[in-house]
Amino acid sequence: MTDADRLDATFHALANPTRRAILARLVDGAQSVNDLAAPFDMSLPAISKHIRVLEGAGLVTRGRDAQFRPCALNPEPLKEISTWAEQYRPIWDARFDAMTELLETMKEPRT
Amino acid sequence: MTDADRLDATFHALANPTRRAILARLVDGAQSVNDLAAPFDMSLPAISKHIRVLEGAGLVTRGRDAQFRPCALNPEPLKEISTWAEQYRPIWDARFDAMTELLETMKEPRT
DNA sequence: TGATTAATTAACGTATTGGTTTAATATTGC
DNA sequence: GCAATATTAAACCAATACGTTAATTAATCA
Repeated sequence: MTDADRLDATFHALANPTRRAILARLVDGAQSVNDLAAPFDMSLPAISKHIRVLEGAGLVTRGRDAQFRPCALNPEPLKEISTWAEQYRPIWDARFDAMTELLETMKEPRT
Repeated sequence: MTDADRLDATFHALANPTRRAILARLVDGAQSVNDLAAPFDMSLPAISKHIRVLEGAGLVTRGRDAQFRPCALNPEPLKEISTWAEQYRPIWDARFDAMTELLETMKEPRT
């Protein structure tokens, strides 16, 4: 998979509030599919599919523990998209500086 | 629009290589739709739609200059997703530490 | 073996995506 | 007004997304 494909998959996986909520819950540690599904008003197969999408993006890894297929968070792709976004930091910093300057200008008493 | 909706729109907009390429080109400054479309092997309406998606996510703003509708990059949503991803930094840092520790262990001569 | 629990697969419906081509709109400049 | 240029809208199509319910597989345990 190319870098671009990986970004496609990661951004797509994150473009859904249910999937982001699943990731957030995995911060507390690995969980079964049933446990992950509990807070959502959605069928189990729907959650199962969301997990599959997360897994496809490498955001979730899975194990086996008896009947359970515990899901764990893999933060690596998050690191990648953070790095990707940070490429643009010079631009948003520049814009912030411009805004600061504008605000400073506005504060000055009119002559 | 809620924070979640905004993240949905931004992540969705970024989940496409053509749209990410358009953003990258806008780093050099505002450009017309035709100029933006030039490097892509794709019809003009297709590019126009991609721009609309970026605009919907607030990643692109548009002006008017004669017949042209110049597109400019708005980095604000990128800042937001960067902030969102950074929430997970403690986790990937922790994992890095664990990896470092593991590598150190492996370096040690076997007794 | 058979019942129970966990999770996935299959089949389906509807909405959205991402592309096309053709037609329409907006603005400029002669 | 009319031609040229820039852009969008309309209509269409195939593929994917996201949800459902019912059926199936996998593993445990009595």
